[in-house]
Formats: sequence, C-alpha cells, structure tokens
Amino acid sequence: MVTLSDVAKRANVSKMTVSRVINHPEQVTTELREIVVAAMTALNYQPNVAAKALANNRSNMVKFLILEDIDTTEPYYMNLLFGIARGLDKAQYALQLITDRDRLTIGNADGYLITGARTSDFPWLDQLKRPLVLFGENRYGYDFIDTDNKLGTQMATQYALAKNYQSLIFIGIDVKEPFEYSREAGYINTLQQHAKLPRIYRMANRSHLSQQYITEHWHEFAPNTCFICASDRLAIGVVRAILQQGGSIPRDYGVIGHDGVFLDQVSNPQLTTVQQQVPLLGEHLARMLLSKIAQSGAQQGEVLLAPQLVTRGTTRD
Amino acid sequence: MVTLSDVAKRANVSKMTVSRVINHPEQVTTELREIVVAAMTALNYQPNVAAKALANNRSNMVKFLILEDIDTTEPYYMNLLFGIARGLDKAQYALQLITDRDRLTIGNADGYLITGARTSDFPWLDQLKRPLVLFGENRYGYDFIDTDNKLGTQMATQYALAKNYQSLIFIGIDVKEPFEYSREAGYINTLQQHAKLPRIYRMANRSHLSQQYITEHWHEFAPNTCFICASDRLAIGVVRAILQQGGSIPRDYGVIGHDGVFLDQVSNPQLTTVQQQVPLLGEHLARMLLSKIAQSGAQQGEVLLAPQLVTRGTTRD
DNA sequence: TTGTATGCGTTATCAG
DNA sequence: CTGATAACGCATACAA
Repeated sequence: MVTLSDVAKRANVSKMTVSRVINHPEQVTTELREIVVAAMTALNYQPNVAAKALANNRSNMVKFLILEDIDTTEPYYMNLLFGIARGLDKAQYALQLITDRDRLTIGNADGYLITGARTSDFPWLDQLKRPLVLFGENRYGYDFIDTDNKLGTQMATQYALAKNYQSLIFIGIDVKEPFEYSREAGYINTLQQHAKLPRIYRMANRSHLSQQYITEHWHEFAPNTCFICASDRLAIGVVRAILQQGGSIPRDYGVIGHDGVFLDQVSNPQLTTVQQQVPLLGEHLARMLLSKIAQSGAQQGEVLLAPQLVTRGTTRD
Repeated sequence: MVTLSDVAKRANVSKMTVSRVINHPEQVTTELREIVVAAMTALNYQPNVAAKALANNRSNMVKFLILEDIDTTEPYYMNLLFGIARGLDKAQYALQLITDRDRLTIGNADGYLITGARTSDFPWLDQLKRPLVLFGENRYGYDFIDTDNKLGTQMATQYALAKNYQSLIFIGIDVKEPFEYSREAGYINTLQQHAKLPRIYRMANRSHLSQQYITEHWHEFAPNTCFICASDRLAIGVVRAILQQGGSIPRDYGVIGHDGVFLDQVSNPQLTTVQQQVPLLGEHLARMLLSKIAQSGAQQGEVLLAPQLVTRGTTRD
C-alpha cells in the first residue's frame, strides 16, 4: 500500500506537505505542489480512508434510512439509490441502508439521509446527534431536497391549457402531506391566473379507485376535459375509465400523470407525465449531506429540482 | 464519544482487557469479562469503526458492482440490496454501489460483491487484489451464490406432472449463460426420470416474443399442456397467447414462470412461479464476502439457495 | 491471565 | 511556506 510517506519520500518533502497538497493546496508553493502531484500520480497514491476518518473524527459512512414501506413494484428507490451512490462515491463515502429506525443510531455514521419521514417522526429526529437531510418536502425547517411538486403541476396545467382543453380537473391523493398540497397548489394557482375555477377530487393512490370514480361520474365530464393527476397510478385508472366509456384520448380527453418513473411507460397509450429526475435528486441529496457534514452541521436549506414534462400519447400533439 | 479507555477506567482494567473481551473473550476470566461487559453497556460503548479499520488494515467498506444493465422496471436489485445491507449491517460494514467497472479499484474496499459478470469479465476479475464473491452461477471456480436454478425447474416440472399435465414444454431464454443451462437441465432431468421427451424452444427474454411464438405455433399445442418457462416475462407472454387463442387456463393449459419477483403478481391470472428468495440471497452474499475477508481470502465455494414454488392461478389446484 | 509499549496512516498544532 | 511532533482509537507483540 502506498502511503503519504512513500509519496513524501519520492517528492523529497515531508508527509505534511503532501497532506497539504491534498487538503490545503493553497498553502503550498506551485512548484512543490506540482512535484508532489507528480509523485502521487506516479505511485498511484490512494488515501487511506480509515486513517483519514480516524484523524478527522469521522467514519466516512452515512446511513440511509427508508421509513416508508417500499412499494417494491416501483424502481423509484433504486434510481434514488444510484443517484445517492454517485454522490457519495466522489468523496469516498460509503452507505449503510437501514429500514429499521432503531438501528439508525447503532454504530458510527457521519450523518443521515432519511426518506419517508412523516410529521410524527420529527420528535425523534430531533434527538439525533449527527447532521441529517430529508428526502421529501417538510415544513418544519429540516433541510430537504425534493422535486418541485408545485412547479410540476403548474407545468402540467399550463400545458393542458395550451392544448386547448377547456375543463381542467385535478385528481389528487387524499393524504395530508406537503407533496400533495404543493401539487394541488400548482394546479390551483395556474387556474386562478387564467380565471378558471379548480375542481379537485381526492382518493387513495390506487388506479382502480380513480377508474371507479371516473366511471361513476362519467356524465359530469364533458369532452374537452383534461385530468391533471397527482400520480401515474391515478392517471392510469383515469385512462382506463375513459377508454372503457368510449371516450377519445387525446382528442376529447387529456390525462397527465405525475412521477414518471415506471407506470407511465407500460400504460397504453403512453402517459404524458410530470417526470421527476430521481437519480439527480439522489445525487444532490448525498451532496447536501456531505457539505453539511463538512460544515459541521450548518443549515443547508431547501432544494427543489425542476421536473420535466414528458409529453406522450395521452395529451394532444 | 465513549472509547475503550473510558470503559477500561470504569471497569478498573487496562484497555487491552476491554479489547480482548470484544475480540478474544476466551482469553479473559469470566469475572473480569462480566465487569467489562457491564461497563460497556452502562456507557453504551460503540467501537470506533475507523480506528478498528485502521488498526486492522481494513476499511470496513465493500463495493457492490452491478455489471449488467439494470432493467429498472424490476425490483430484483432493490430486494437484493436490502438483503446485502442486512448482511453488512451486523458487522458494521458499509457499501459502495458501483456501476462503472473502472471505478471499482478507486478508493479502498475490503472486498467486492459482483453481479452480472459474464465470461468475458473473468480476465480482469483475476487482476483484482481483494476478495470477491459473485452473485450468479459461474463455472470457473469463483465463489458465488445463486438460487438453485436446476432445483427450481425440477420442482416446477414435478409439480406439472403431479397435476397431470401430459405434455410439458420448456420456453427458454436463448443466452449461453449457466443459469439458463441449469434451468433447462432441471427440466430435462425430471422428464427423463419419467421417460418423457423434452421439447425446448428458446427466444430472447421478451413477453411479446413468447406470445408471438405460442400464437404462431398454436396448432402444435394440444390441450393438457404445461409450459415451464425460464422467466416470468416469457410466462406472461405465453399466458396472453393462450387466452387470446381461447385456451383455458389452468384447465387445459398450465403455465409456470421463474423468478417470482414482480411480474408474477400483476399478471392476470396470477402466475404460478419458481420464486427466488432474493433478500436472503443478498444476505448470504454479504456474509460470504465478510467471512472470506475474515479468512484472508479463503475459498468459500458455491452456495445454492433453494427457491420456492408458489402455486397460483396458472396451474391446476 | 493481564498490562505496557508501539504502530496503523492521516491531520492539526506549533516551531522554524 | 515547510517540517517535526503528537494525537485520533484500537489491536498486536511482548513482558510481567
């Protein structure tokens, strides 16, 4: 194993100089720095993570806690994980995946990544002694990253208006969670700007429920209607109901989903949807935590990443 | 932070004794051991992973390299990861997720978990200087863990025979990989034991291909036939074709899939399938690598985990 | 069986 | 700007 000392010898300097070239390059003259860098590459020097961690009073590990029940039929978390992994990789950080909150504080970690935290979780989150960053909106001041839910439905609503659908209806999820409020807000605000009245229906996030709902209230939905849905699941149920009733998609009825992770691709016709940039979210999430650790716990604020509206077969060309 | 010394002080021993209680308890008298253990629990002592790693010349990190293209519509890897995480967690090991093989040797790791390795990968695997364990069969002597593919199709074939399907046809994947050979072997062997002739058709692992194949050759498949498929994807295509042709499932036609991870549940009727114990596989995979590391690279051999035949709607009661 | 001294590779402190 | 020294927490070798 090549160590600092090896590099130091080859460059005819002390190991402190080598260490400085790595951590505080500005404190070293350009000449020396170049010599040292040359020596490092020549020897293919790879810093020892454990030693670095020990000296810095760190572990170079973070824990990723998944609190919600994972619906394993969706690759959402896999994509998120890949993003997180990419973000951690660059800093030679490693990950511990946890699903049991009791195991979160066992062992060492420099910080925590947490997803699926609900309001009831916040009290014990406050007990944690290491920096944490949440995945998913919250309104209690915890640092978080999320997709910009409000912007997403704004984009969807504006798009539906641009395609000349007259009546815009929101099919929401009946949970009291920030992401749902934000998605509804984006819809409502956009309608208000165009002097239209919002119509919102809420139900559990199951495609057969939205299908049933649309079927039962079919007479209320005249042609030239676009359904803005809070999830792809709901959207798929809406599509099924419309087709069943003999409605024409996208000519008379438009449907726009939300999430764009998987379901949108297998449906027929393929769903127009507000697509989250999940791997990117993961990468930013990891980076946020790393910089919070580096800044000894300093507030990182809220980060919202713009989603992308993917236009496919369920809205007009 | 509570250290060895803190525990030592409280127990009125040297820190070496504490260290021994942890790593070589048999070298310490029962009395002292109990005192020390009491002190550890009283102080909630958590060993410092970085220090331990440094002293042991380890990093307490392993890399998980995913070589194949992940079909992100299947939760297979998520389940595997959860299992791996569980296996690592107990030893306070952390994980680095890698998809780019060039990054495998960057940074420190005590060993490698590798999935999706093909024959062409083995040359460079030999270059690696750390222990590795593969996920997935290979016939070149690398340690691996996998589901028992041969046993799986044996179980499926025997079950089909027990349900009195007369004609048993294997729908395979046309790849030259050990898992496919094993699955075919389980089918062939069982048929031979019952003095029946195997009929195998192979195609790429796409449901529309198996659907097309069955449709085009429908006249060849008399009632009382069971299709043993090498994947759930293929099985679903077969189911669709049979229903389209007006065949009765499970009365006249049986279908058995393989993998049982996701697709089997969303199909209609629900698929009888050979289900892999994916999280368990992951856990064992991690443990294999950890013990290989502990035994400084000693051969661990091949581990095959028995799958479970899940009987549902596509075979007779 | 238990304790002492030493080293693992890196970084911060302080001296030059 | 650079170098010597001590310290991080733990484990091995050796001594008692």
